[in-house]
Amino acid sequence: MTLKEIASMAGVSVATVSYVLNNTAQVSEETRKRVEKIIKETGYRSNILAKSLRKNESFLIGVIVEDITVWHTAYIIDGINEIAEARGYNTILNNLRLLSKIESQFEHISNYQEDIDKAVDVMIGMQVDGIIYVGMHDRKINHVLHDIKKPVVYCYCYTDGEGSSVRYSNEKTVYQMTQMLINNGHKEFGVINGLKESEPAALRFKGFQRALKEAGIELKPENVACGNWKYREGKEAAAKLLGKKDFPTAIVAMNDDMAVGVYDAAKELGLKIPDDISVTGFDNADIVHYMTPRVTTVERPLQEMGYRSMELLLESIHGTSVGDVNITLPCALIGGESVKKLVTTEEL
Amino acid sequence: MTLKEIASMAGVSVATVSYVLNNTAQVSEETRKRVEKIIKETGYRSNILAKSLRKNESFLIGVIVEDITVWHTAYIIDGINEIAEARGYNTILNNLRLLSKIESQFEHISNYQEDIDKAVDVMIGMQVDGIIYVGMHDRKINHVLHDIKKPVVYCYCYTDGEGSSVRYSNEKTVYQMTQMLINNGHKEFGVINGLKESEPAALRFKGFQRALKEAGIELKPENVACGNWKYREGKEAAAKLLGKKDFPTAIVAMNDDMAVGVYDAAKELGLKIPDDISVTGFDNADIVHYMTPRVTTVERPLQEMGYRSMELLLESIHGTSVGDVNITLPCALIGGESVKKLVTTEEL
DNA sequence: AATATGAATTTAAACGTTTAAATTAAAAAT
DNA sequence: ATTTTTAATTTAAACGTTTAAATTCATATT
Repeated sequence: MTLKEIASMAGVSVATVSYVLNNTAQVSEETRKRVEKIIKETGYRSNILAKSLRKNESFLIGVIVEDITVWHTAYIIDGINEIAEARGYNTILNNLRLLSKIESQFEHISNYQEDIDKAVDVMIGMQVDGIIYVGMHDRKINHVLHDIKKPVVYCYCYTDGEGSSVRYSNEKTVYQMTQMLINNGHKEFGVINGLKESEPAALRFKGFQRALKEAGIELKPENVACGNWKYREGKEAAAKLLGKKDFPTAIVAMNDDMAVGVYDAAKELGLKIPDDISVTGFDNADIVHYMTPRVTTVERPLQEMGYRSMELLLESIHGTSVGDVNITLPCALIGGESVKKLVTTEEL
Repeated sequence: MTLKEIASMAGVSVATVSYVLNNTAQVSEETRKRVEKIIKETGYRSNILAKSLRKNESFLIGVIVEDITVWHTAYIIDGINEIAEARGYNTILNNLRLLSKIESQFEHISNYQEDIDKAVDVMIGMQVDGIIYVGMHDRKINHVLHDIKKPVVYCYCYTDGEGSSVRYSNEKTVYQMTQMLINNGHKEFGVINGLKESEPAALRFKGFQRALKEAGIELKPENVACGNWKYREGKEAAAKLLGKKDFPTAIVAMNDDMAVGVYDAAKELGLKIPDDISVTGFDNADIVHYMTPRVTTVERPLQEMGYRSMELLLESIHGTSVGDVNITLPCALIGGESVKKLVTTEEL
């Protein structure tokens, strides 16, 4: 069913039908009714491809994700899609499958950039109006999408290159979390950081240090550990920290997975949370539901990051934005029962 | 950069360039070289929209998912995308966001069908060559996608309507799991089933019963419980089952979430797994990594389901399939340490 | 009565491809 | 030398829209 057929059925020209469809010119009440009736009856659906070709606007957004099976990715996509749908855009998704590639090739992702280029190629071929790149942020990535003349927004990941970006705050969030612990009277801290090379690990640690410094609290070097974000290393690190005679009163784990490790290490040492040791996490991962007592953690604004990325991109597409914008969204502290109130130093 | 421009740069007609590009007619070695050089130099990319319009084939596949934030969905999408990419197809994704709607509207998903229709509308408008519908299978859904004249494959979910489908085996898998328990000498069973109204719960229970029946084992009605797939109800049910004097030797939980509930209930009663009570789960969810001892569970062939769905759809699109096909894939039993060997009845 | 106005509609070109059919040029067969 | 065959290339229509410009026709203005 095409415009032409509708037109001939209604006894008008294709132009008139198009005008009715898009409400883009004056059409007499009578013909409008007639055409609309036929459109409804036939269940006619406009060919978006033809429309896009003619209008040189595809209403298509390309979304490249580094790995869709990393759980937070789905929430970001969710956010992106919600805005896209509301604004009449469609998304085409390309999953780089980075994680399975890293696993199978032993950290040797040779064709990584090649894959991105290929994805971009296809998307440009599809005439996308813009691209959102959802990366994992354990590495610094520079200029992953180069010389495409379309608007680009980087979401979640870090980039030094041109293009707007949407991230969440690592430094400030851990700063606040640490402040909260300090306000609860904690003075002796242990920390289990994420991967050394990782940017967010560095930032989170920075926030942690800033809070301590401001409060004049000293951090013993032997109370600083580094994990690989995973349960096992978190547990091992915690076992060391808690195995000493005068272990800290609070352990800041830089993600929930390692926080579970702290829980288990504490349990094995016969320590009760939060009475003997306070613990905080980061991510508000699924595992939190199973932890008793519920861990105090951080929720990242994942869906919101999707919203903002898409909105930013649309602004860029419609030319209403002024250059590249870099947004850093705040996280929410999720209170649990894993932190003991030692003294109240809060005023008011 | 268009065909026309390339053509004029190479001093040939657009047709020739098209022939070079698609290798679809004889072109002299000389002109081919010349054209190819210019294509490479200019970085020309064919406009897929125009191509699709002309060829009446979009190389686009519509993927409708009921909720992308349900973790297994990502793995299915992953599988779908992998095949799509390999075969030169693109996917456009529509996320119905069913879960958040159910949560916010109190089980009253009024515009559910409407949303599907809208998604289908857009996809047909985009001239997709076919549609894959990835549903959750807690309900029976009939004819969700009606009178579209395109190939459709239902993935994961149940449907009575036309269209091919790809699922995994619930009945047989639990049957095998139960057999394994029986082979390990278990005779007294408890079971924590999923939601009563749910199709997979019914099927899993059926498999469970079949194994017992074949082995001549009787199931006490008081040892049958129903949860809502969630931790809390699993734990409550387990507490009841294990609180009795002569509780079973094995509890079959119909998913991992509830199995964790069993673990915690057992722990609170001072029962050791697997010494005092054997437990099995289903899903091989993330939580399994944190369970000690590791639970014996089931891995669904999620990615494989994505592969098969896409392959089936492509066969349908290319007319090489014969009518609707319904595929049920087997699951893998993931051995853990949560099952005690009471007696060995296995022969050989 | 002639002209101007304006609303409703149509015409036709354009978007970037593909491809059947036509044309041209060269080589082969008579 | 003419005709036939074959290879290489071009022409032009088609896909389904949008939209500027042109046309038609009724009504209002002079």
